[in-house]
Order: sequence, then structure tokens, then C-alpha cells
Amino acid sequence: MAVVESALRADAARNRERIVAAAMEVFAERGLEASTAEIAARAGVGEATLFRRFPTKDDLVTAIVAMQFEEAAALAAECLEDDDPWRGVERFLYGMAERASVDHGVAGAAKEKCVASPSLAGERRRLIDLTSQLVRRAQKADALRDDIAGQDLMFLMSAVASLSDLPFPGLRADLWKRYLGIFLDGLRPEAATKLRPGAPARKLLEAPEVE
Amino acid sequence: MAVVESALRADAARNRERIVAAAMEVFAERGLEASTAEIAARAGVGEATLFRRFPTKDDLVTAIVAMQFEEAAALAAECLEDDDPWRGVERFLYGMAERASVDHGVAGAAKEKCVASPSLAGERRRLIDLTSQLVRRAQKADALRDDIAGQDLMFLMSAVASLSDLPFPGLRADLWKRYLGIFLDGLRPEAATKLRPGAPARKLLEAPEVE
Amino acid sequence: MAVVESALRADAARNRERIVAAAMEVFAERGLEASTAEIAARAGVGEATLFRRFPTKDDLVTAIVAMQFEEAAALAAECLEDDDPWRGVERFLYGMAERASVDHGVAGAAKEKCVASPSLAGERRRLIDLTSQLVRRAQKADALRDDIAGQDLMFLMSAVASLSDLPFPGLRADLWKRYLGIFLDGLRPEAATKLRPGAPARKLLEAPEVE
Amino acid sequence: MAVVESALRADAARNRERIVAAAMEVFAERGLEASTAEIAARAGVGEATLFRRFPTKDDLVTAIVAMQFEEAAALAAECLEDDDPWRGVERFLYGMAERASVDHGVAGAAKEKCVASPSLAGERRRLIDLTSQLVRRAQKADALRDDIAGQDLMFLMSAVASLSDLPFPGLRADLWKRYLGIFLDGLRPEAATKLRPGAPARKLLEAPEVE
DNA sequence: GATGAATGAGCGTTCATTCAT
DNA sequence: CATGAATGAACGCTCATTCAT
Repeated sequence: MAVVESALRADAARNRERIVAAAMEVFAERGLEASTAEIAARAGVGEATLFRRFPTKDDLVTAIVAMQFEEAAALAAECLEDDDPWRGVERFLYGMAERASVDHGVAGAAKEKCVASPSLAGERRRLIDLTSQLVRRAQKADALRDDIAGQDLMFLMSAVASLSDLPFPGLRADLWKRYLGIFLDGLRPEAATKLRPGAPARKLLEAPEVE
Repeated sequence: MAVVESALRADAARNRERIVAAAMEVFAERGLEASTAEIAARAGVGEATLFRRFPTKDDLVTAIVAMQFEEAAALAAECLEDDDPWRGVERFLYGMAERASVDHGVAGAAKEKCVASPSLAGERRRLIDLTSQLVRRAQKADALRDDIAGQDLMFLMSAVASLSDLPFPGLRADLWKRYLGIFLDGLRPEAATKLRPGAPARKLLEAPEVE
Repeated sequence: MAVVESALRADAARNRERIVAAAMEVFAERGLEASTAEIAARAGVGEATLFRRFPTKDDLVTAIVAMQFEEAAALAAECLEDDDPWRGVERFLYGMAERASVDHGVAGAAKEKCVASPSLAGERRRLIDLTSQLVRRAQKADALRDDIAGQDLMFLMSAVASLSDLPFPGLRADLWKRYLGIFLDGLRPEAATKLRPGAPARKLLEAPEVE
Repeated sequence: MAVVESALRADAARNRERIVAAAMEVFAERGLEASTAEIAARAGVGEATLFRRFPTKDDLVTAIVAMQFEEAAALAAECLEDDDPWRGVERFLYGMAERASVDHGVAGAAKEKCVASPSLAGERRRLIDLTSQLVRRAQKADALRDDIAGQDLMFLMSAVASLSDLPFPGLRADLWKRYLGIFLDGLRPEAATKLRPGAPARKLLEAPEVE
């Protein structure tokens, strides 16, 4: 009995994963307004099965965004182990942008979703915790301006994502590297304080508090 | 005769403007997927009237984006007359971000549209021409890094727009000023060349060519 | 005053004719479901003007059909003057089919319309009167089977029209001549009585009474 | 399992048939421009169900025409077994006309469709094959004029259909029998060659080639 | 009288979601 | 549990007809 049950669950779990994978593909290709029918077909399951796992299309999107949050957290953790604290920050934002440049549609979803669902609170907290460590470590090494907070990196993810998704035909696909470069330059301590010797340094608005 | 004719056109033109205004409102509230029915209702006209002026929903969006391009160009022209070349650049990006923070949905549209429609080629060219002047003027005054081109400002509009549109509830509405500040700091000449005396300056990807 | 009035009427009449001509063109190209807007545009008049002359789209179609009835009558009259009574019949049906092969959409309309509108009763009566003469003249010359009536020719117009409008791509445009030929052969007196010496001649259903 | 599966399919198939039946009814009553909504309502299904089976209104029409082609082929096959070769031809055309007199709108559709859709090529070929046999058999028995080809019968179907669809109110419903009689008389061998001893026989345009 | 503008009603079609098997 | 079938509600769009100038 237990064997049968876990067998079923294993099957169900595999379906779940197939659905999520298919959804990421389809969303990336067609944008978020892609139909559930296409996702189910791509996943090789019936449409009703999809709705059994994700009662709402929105739930499916949320699940994907949660996954992305987890991947972001994993990336942050990895970057924390870079010997060079600044390179850790750089690699994190670079990695986020790179993913976004593949994701297209889903990237936008993340922005819409990091808002609403309290269901993502856990992932969000964990991500902010890790980026805070990234930030503080770089600040201690005097490699990152002091007026940056951990949660900034999370918000910047979406700006960086939009940098990665300029749909201008004929533009090189990695143009986002150009704009990310400018952005990274702006994150240096000297950018905040030493740029204009005579002039007063720009005072940033204070960092947002999340939750 | 001319009076009668222009009277008719005036009436039609007023409806046209009401439709565009309503569309901007509704798009800002509900996003681009808002229905033409709601836009027509908000404008106080029949749905068919909307379609008489804009044979396709897409045409309506394009018209709005064209308007935004023109407003952007007007803003750029205005900023060109600022005594301080750098402040001109600053005010331009600040103004674009500010508008985007009201526009919400339409901002995203701009990104989608600046791509596709060749119908916007004229506006695009004019805008790039003006931002190029802004850029060159600031560069001559040694207030802007040399590796920036005029078209960058146009692309940055959309990144800046996304900065303005973080839909996190409870965040202060003008949080975008924080991130724009960082970005502006990254545009300074020192950000490109003098930040890390010992380290090699970051080399940006070359600027994109448009059209 | 009278001058002005008749001037107006002349103008109006010219508009009316332009509308009818445009409608025939457009109906022939696009079928009967072509829009009044296109007809008005083709005629070079405002859409409202069209509706002033023909309060209903249906009225416009009816007017065209009436014209066709008149042209049919004119053709019948002309054929009545052919020296050879049979050739008169032949030319009439040939002429009707030829027109239909140009008319396309309108031909079908005629069929639909010869039904309904009592407004066409006059034209119909006149046409039947002429075709009856055609028929009787040919019968007296023993060139046409006896069991044919004048109104048959009118009904046959529409069958002949459909013969002219086989929309099979790649078929020669004048294929209708083939089928009309067969049909004409069936109208000969021998076709009715002498075909099968041993067998009884086919007895046709009696001719329809109209009005 | 197979039972369950075929049960599901049976239900769906029943709906499909109800839709087709309803469509034939409605098209017959209102013509091809009848709305999908009415068809769905008549079939007792939701409108979306109709579109699940027939993704396009056109697909529905095509399906019906395909059915008619198949029925025509079945009729032709049946007529091939008539002892009297000529009666076989007669019964075929009579049967086609009879059906058309019920079909009304759909008959016209057939004409429009036998053109375009390559999807009907198979049915068309099969039908032409059968009518060719009908024709040849009758010609061998010297019961049908020699200058007729198998594909003629297919084209004649539509002419015959229009004969069946004279929408004149007050006319007897089976008036088409009258005109079909004339037509059949024209198909006899004597109609082609022996009608006018002194005069040259009419030379028909050559038969069309299909496909 | 002539016109461009306006519109209500309708159309074909789509889709997230529920139901029956 | 998994599925194909079903569907209501909505959408973008068209058009014959009326209205205001």
C-alpha cells in the first residue's frame, strides 16, 4: 500500500516537474499569455492534470518564480564563496541578467510576482539574507559603496532583467552586458563619494524595507 | 466652409484625444491587455468609434508610444537648453523615469514597440538625434563618460522605466530615484576610467547601431 | 428655382448611377457581402449619400437586379428580331450566361431577389412577356420543343448563371459554353419526342405559373 | 479500458454529429452566413465545443461538403449497379438534385468549396472516378452522348443544385424535376448528333481537366 | 442635399477552468 | 489519479444604419 502510494507520488512528482519545465519553455517562447493548453501538450500531460497540480495558471507562474528565487539564492550562495568579494557581487548580477536574457517572458513575471504572493515570503527572505551577506562582504572590502543594502540587489535583479530583454531586432543578444557594465560601475564606492571632488556626493534615497 | 470642415474634424479630433487619454489611463491601471471595450467606455465613445480611429488595438498602442517618443524628444530638447550639460542628462533620465512611474503598463509597451514598428522610425531617429546631442555636449564638458552613445539613452529609457515600476506594495513610490541615482553615478567619466587606479578600467561592449 | 431644382436632381441622378455602377463592380469582385463602405468609396460619394438613395443595402441590390431584368428584357427584344427563331433563343440564353460569368456575386443575388420583391413584378412581367414571344416564335418554326413556356426561360437564366460561375481554379473561363450547349440541345423538339423511337418520350412536369 | 476510451470518444463523436446535423439544418434555413452561435445552440452544445471540433467555421463547412461528396460517391456507386446504364445516370443526377432541393444553402457552399480546399482532393478524385464509370458504361450502351466526360457529372451537380433551389414562393417544390428533365434530354446521344439532319451537330467545348 | 462621424448589435474565436469517464 | 471533453465569459473587430454638421 505504502509502496503503491509512493509510486503514485513519484509519478505525480515527475508530472509536476515536467509541467514546470514545459511552462518555462513555453513562457520563454510565447510570453506569459501562452495558453495552458500548449503547456500541457508540451509537458505531455492532459490539461486537467496540469490543473490538478496548479489549481490556477497563476499558481503555476508563482511556482516558477519560486524556483527562480531558489536558483537566485543558490547563485548568491555560490558567489559568496568567490575569493574576491566584489567579483562575487559582479558575478551575481551578471548571472541574474544572463538568465533573464533567456527567460524573456518569465522575467517580467518575476517582477509582477515578487510583489503579490506572500507565498514567496520564505524564498524572498532567504534570498535577501544571502544578498545581504554578499553586499556586506564587499562593503567591508571597500569594494562596494556603503549606501547599498542587501535587498537592493533583489530589486536590481528585475532592472537588470529588463536590461537583458531589449527586443530590438538586429541588436546583439548580449547587449545587456554593456548596460550592466555601466550599472556595476555605479555601484563602486568611488562612484558614490569621490567622483566630483568639488561637488557634494549624491545622496541616495534610503534603502527600502521589505516585509 | 473651412469652418464647417474644421468643426467636424475638431469633434472627431476631440474624440480621438479622449480615446488616447482613456487608453493611457486604462493601460496604466490594467496593463496592455486591458480591453478595448473598457477604453471606449472610459472615453465615453462607442467601441466602434475607437476602431474607426485606430483600426487595430495595436495601432492605438503604437499611437500612444509615438506620443511618448515625441514627449521624450520634447524633454530632450528642453534638457539641451540647460546651462549645465550634465544636469541636462540627469534631468532627461529623471524625467523619463518619472513619467514611467505613472505610466506603468504603457512603459512596457514602449519597449515592445520601439522594436517592431517601422512606423516609429521617424520619431526614433529624431529622439536619438536629440539624445546624441545631449550626450556629446556632456562629454565635451567632461561630465559624461566617453563610451556612451546617443542611442544608449533611448535604450536606457526602458531600463529606467522598469526601475520605476517595481510593484512591491508598501514601497515608497519614488524608490526609483534611489536606483536611478546609482545608475547616474555609473555614467560619470570617472566611473569609467578612474575608479580603480591600480585596476584596468572596465571596457564596455561597443554601443549598438540602430537602423 | 426650377433650374436649381433640376440641377440638383441631375446631380443626384448622376450620384445614383455612380453608386449602382460601383456596386455592380464591387459585388462582382467581392460578392454580395461586400460592405456598403467600399461601394460608397468606389462610387466617390459619402456613405450617407448611398443610404439617402437606397435606404437599405437590400434596396441597392434590388435596384441592380431590376437593372439586370431590364437588360435581360432588352436582350430578349433584340433576339426577337433575329431572322432565325431558334437562333434568337440561343442568343438569349448565351447572352444571359455571358453576363453572369462576369457578374459572379450579383447573379446569385438575382436568384434570391426574383423571389421576394413584389417591386420587381413589373420588370418580371415584361421579361416573361418577351421570352414568351421568343419561345412561341421558335415553337411555331418547330425549332423548340412544345412543352416549354416563356417563364421557363426566365427561370433558366439562373441555372445558366450558375453554370457560368463554377469557381474551379484552372478551368477555362468559358467552360459554361460547354454546359449551355448540352442544355440547348435538350431544348430541341426532337429531344422531347423523337429521341428514343421505341421508348415513350419523357413527360415534363407542367410549366410553373408566375404571379 | 478500451471500452472507457471508446465511450469517451463515442460521446464526443455524438456531439460532433449533432453539430454537423445542426449545421446542415441551419445552413439550409439561413444560408452559409448563419452564425456559429445558432448552430451550437441548435446542436445543444456550447459554442466553444463547436470550435473544439471545427477550429474554424470554414472547417465545419468543409466537413459538411466532404460528407456530401461521400454521399454523392455512395449514390454514384449505387447507380452503377442499376441494370440500365442510362437509368443509372438519370438516377444519379436526380438524386443529386433531390438532395440539393433540401440543402439549399449548403449546395452553394459545395460549389465554393469544391474549388478551394485541396483537403477535398481525395473525395473529389473518388467521385470523379465513379461518375466516369457511370458515364462510360452509358456511352458503351449508346445511351449517353459521347462528348461527355466523368468530371462533367460532378460539375453538373452544382448546376442541377441551382435548378433545385429556385426560391420563388408559390412554386411547387419539385419544379426542379422539370428542368432536370430538359437537361437529361440534352445528354442523349441523339441530342448531340441526330437532332438536325441537315444542320451540323453542335460541337461542345472540350471537357475540363480537373487537378 | 451631402458628408464624415458615430454606434449597437453581432460575429468568429480563444481560454482558464470544471466535469464526466 | 489522469484525461479529453465541455463551457461561459470575454475579446478584437466589422458593418449596416443613423446623426450632426
